[in-house]
This record gives sequence, structure tokens and C-alpha cells, in this order.
Amino acid sequence: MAKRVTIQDLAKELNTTTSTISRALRNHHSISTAMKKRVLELAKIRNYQVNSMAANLRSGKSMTIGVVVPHINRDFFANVISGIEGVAKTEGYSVVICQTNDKIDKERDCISTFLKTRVDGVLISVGLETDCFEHLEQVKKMNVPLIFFDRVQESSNSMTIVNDDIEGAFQAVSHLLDEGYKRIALFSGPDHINIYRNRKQGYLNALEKRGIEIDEKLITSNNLSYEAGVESVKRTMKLKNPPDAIFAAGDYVALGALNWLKKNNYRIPEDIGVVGYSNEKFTNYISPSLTSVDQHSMEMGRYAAKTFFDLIKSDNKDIVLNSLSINPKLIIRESSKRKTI
Amino acid sequence: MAKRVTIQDLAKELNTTTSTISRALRNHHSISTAMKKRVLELAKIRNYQVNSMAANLRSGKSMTIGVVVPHINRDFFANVISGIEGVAKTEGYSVVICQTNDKIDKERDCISTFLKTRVDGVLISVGLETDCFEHLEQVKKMNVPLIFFDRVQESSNSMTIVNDDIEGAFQAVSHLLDEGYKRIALFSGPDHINIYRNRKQGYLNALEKRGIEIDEKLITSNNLSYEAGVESVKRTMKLKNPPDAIFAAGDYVALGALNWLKKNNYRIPEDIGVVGYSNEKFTNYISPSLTSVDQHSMEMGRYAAKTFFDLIKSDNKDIVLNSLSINPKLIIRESSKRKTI
DNA sequence: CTGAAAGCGCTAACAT
DNA sequence: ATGTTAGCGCTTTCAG
Repeated sequence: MAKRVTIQDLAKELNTTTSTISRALRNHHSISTAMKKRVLELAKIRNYQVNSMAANLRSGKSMTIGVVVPHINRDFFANVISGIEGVAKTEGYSVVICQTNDKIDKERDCISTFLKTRVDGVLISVGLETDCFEHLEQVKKMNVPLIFFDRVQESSNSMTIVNDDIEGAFQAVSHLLDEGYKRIALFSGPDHINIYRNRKQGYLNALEKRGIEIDEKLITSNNLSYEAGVESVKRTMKLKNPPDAIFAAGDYVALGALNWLKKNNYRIPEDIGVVGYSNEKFTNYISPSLTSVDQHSMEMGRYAAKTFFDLIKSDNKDIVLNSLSINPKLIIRESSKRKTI
Repeated sequence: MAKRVTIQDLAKELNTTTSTISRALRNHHSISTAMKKRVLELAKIRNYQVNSMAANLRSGKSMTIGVVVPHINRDFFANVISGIEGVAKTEGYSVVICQTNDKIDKERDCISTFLKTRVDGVLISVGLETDCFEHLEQVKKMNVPLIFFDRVQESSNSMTIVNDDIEGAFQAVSHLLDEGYKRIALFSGPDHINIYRNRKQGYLNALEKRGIEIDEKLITSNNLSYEAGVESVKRTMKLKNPPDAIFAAGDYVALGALNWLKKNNYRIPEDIGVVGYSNEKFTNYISPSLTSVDQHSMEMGRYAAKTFFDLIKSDNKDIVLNSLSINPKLIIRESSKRKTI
């Protein structure tokens, strides 16, 4: 690798010192306009690029936020990331993304890398497997701001940006009831993850409010994959008393269920209603289109990033920061709309 | 931010020097096992984390690969990234991802950030807008290895990892002809992007081979979005002599077309066949399921990463590295299978 | 407005 | 097997 141009090279060429070059490049007020102009011009000609490693080592900041998500190829997470990137950019920060595939080992690796590379903050949505938080305790121990979004560590006193998942699920299930469905199954995820426990709670609340008895047989917990949806619906529909609607805590699991139902000649929404969660783009593209709960993912990302910047800018680190909860929004589509019957 | 533990702290505590600590931590052969043990133990107790910024500044390597892709929420790119990450990890490298949303401005930003942070190499799939390559010339000017995958800069003499898109398209269109379709429309992307020009070429070759005349009216170029698919199919089906099949150079544009056709009561594949490209996961989940061309995305990522490591390990930088072309694979699904008619 | 000098935390010759 | 020393490229007091 050829030698890169440094501020020393520029200094030598302009018969000045590195301090002046450094200041000029960063538009410091105490440098004459004439000098700034000369420096900027030469920098351009010589194709100078600041060495962030050196700058950051010196300043003690990496100007980088680390983001940990289970899967980057989900619209929900991709949108959150876009939200984060937008805010980060205006602050001159860059965003480093790391995906865990819901594996706790990969999550540990990500955190470890972030700690070594000295990211200035970690924004994370934990994986399905994550029920132990030592690796995250490390982050706090090293005084790196840690902000959770969507899937959070509740035992922590860190900032969290979440949806009101109880409300989202409540709306979804209430909507199904409004449409005349009587026996609603729940496909959810592991209870140790806040969002799934809350979506279950919303489901329970909605049924309770209408005085409908809970049937534990209709409640399934799985990993929310497409395949899990196929599996669960197959089992559930075999019950003596099968459901006439399914509320799934994720869009992929809902899709698996929906496709199995179609293949087995159930009419949707006439015979059975289906509602998903997260409002992935495909929900709008399949047929019947899938009713789902939108989580304002981009907003969530923006808030998470803003929270980080508020945190590092506040001089009083001891203030108790409230967690933020965003109201989700039910998007009603064909898979649950049988009012006309 | 509290002071982080440094090797100096460890050195002081063990009454030795930073060199010894540094060597012990990196398992240098000239350090006694006893000392290594002491150092490792203390490091663990004190929760020491190497400061990569300092280490990299000193060693002149960042141990980081920068990956630039148009969209992270596409299965194709997500899989390529997974492939890259896998190889990178075995080499002790980390991967930094940056998405451009197909915008050239964002692409420039990404490259600029990567150059500043001194990534050791750049792997890129260029955006739809990218028809000017100054920002990429910069990379080469700074002697940073630059490797293209899928969407490449052809004028460059950099390494490229691509599919044989001509072959992929040829197979797809030949398959449609085999199924008895006569008038096949092409929805492709801008001609200045290699993959779209090649997929068009494959389409032309397949028709030519069967002695079918090309009808320019059946050839559309758009941005390959879902919406573009809707728009294009609507226009194309209004032709006096509409097509009985569509070969789309992307899955999303194919999906837009397919949904519009369904909504307008065309039977697929009976009335009209549809084939997409990239084998996104959803192609398997929609109905009718969508025939598509698999690009061996994960493999492509692995090769791209391997190429990078080969490059930095080879002492003779002047060897001419051949570009790599991977054979795509047609996955036949319901949307094009009407043989039984 | 500009320069001199120290040092961020680590690595790697070059000693011993 | 360990220590000494210099320095990666930059920022930032402190001096002038």
C-alpha cells in the first residue's frame, strides 16, 4: 500500500506546521481565510484524506455508532437502521452495522468488536436466544452508552425505545373480534423477550375485555419463522375446536400460516382471518394482503439515535432518562376484513 | 467516559513493560508461558479490551473490510454480506456495511467514510445511478484494494465477481419458450449497468436462437421496483399485440407485474408466464410462486472476500487477477410452468 | 494568527 | 525472555 498523504506532507509543502494544517482543515476560527484557502486547495490537489484512526485515537472518540440487529434483511430492521443513519449523518457520525442472526454467540462477537473498535455508543435489538446479558453489562461497565430498541433487556436501567406492543396486539385482536371472529389463536415468540410477552398480553387483554375465555390450546410460542408458521398452523387447525382467526406476533410466521391455509383450501378472510406484526413490505404484496401492525420503524431508529446524541451531549450524566414508547398502528388489509359477510 | 484500561495499566501492575504485555496478549512466541498466563489473567480481571484504533494506527492496517451495497434489505445482498462476513471472520477481519439506496451521492459518502477510516479493502456493488466512477478511482488511487461484485464498473481493471447473467437470462427465456410462450416481454434496468445489459443480451440470444424476431415494443427499461413493475406491465399489456410472458430482470419488478396481472384477471401461468431474477425468498412464498434465477449470492460474497484476502496476501501485486463468473441457476416455479396445457 | 511540543495506546525494531 | 525506544497521524494545550 502506497504511502498516504498526511498533514505533515501538507505542512512541509506550505512551509507551516501540522497544527495549522489541522486547524485549517477543520475550519478553526483562529486561522486566516487566506491560509485556510491555501490548505484546502492543496489538500484537494494532493487528495488528502484525514486518517480517522489517528484523529480518533487522539480525540478519544471514534465518531461511530455500533448497531446490533438480529437480521438486516427484514424491512423493520432495515428501516430502523435508515432512521439511525439519517440522524447520525447530521451529527457527523457513521454507523456500523452488525447482524446476529438471533444467535447469542454472534451477538457477543459483535459487542466485543464494537468495544475494541471503541464505538461511541451501542444501539441494540437483542436476539431471540438472548436471555443472559453479561456481554451487555460489559458495555455499561466500560461506560459506553447503551441504548435498546424494540427487543430490550428489561432488567437493565438503560434507555429503551420500544413500541407499545401491548396496545398494538390489543388493537389487532380487537379488530379481529370486531370483524366477527370468535376463536383467535396466538402465534408468538419466547416469553423472555419483551415484545412477545407484551404482544401476548395485548392479546389476553383484548379477549378479557370482551369476556372471552382464554384457551391455552390456541396459544403457541415459536421462533416466528415462515416454517414455524406452517408448522404451528398445521397443528392448531387439527384441534377438535380449531380457531377462526390467527394473530401472529410476526409477519413471516403469519405468512407461513396463511400459505398453508390457502393450500389447504381455507378461504381467507371468510373462513379464517390472519393478522401479522411489523408491517413488512411484502404484507402489501401478497394475496390476500396481510393485515399487520406498523411499528414506525424509521421513527424508532431516529429516536434511538437522538437518544444517543442527547445522552452524550448532556453534561449531567446522572439525569434519569425516561424510556420512550411509540404507538404502533394497525394497518387493516384483506386477510382480516370480512365485515361484509 | 471513564478511563479505559490500557496495556500500561497492566504493565505497571505486573511490574513489567508494555511490550511484554502486548506480546503476551498476542501470544508471541518469545514470551514465557508463565508470563502469558499472568498477563491473560490480569487482563481478564481488569476487563482489558485492546484499543483497535491505537493498534491499527500503529500497524497501518484497520483489519476492516468496507462493503457497499444498494440495499441491505434485499435477500440477495444480505446473503452476499453473510458470505463476506463468514470469510472475514476466519481471517480476523470485521465487515463494515454501508447502503447507498442506489443514490450516487450516498455512494460517494460511503466511499469517503471508508477511505477516512482506512478500511483495508472495499467490496462494492454499484448503484443504479452510478455512471460516473471518480469516487471509485479515488479508492484505487489510494491503493486500497477494490473488488466489485454483481454490479461492476467495467471500465475498471479491478477484480470483479459476477454471475454469468447472459446465461441466466438465456436459460430463463429459453425455459419460457419451452413452455410454449411465444411473445416474451423484457423488463430490465438501465443499460449502463452490466447485469441489466447482460440479461437483455441473454434474452436477445434466446429469441434469436429460436429464430424469433425481436419486438422493441416488448422491451422496457425501468428502475426494477415493485411500482415500476406495475407501471410497465400496465403499459405493455395495452399493446395491440401484447406479450404472453414476461421476463423481468429483478424479482420485485416481476412481483409488481404479477400482482397487477392477477388483479386484472389474467391467469398465471395459463394466460401469461412470469419469470423474475435473483431468487429472493418471497418468490417461493407468493402465489403463484415465482420462477426466478438464483445467483448463488452467499457464494458470491465468499468469493469476493476470498479474492480480497488473496490479493493482500499475494506478494506480487502485479499478477493479473482474473475476474470470476459464477453460473446462475434457474429455479422453476408455478408462474411459468404451463406445460400441462 | 501561528508554532512548538506533548501524547492518545499500541507495536516492533533493536537492544540486552 | 524481557526491556528500551521510537513513532503511527493527529489534536490540543500553551506560548508567542
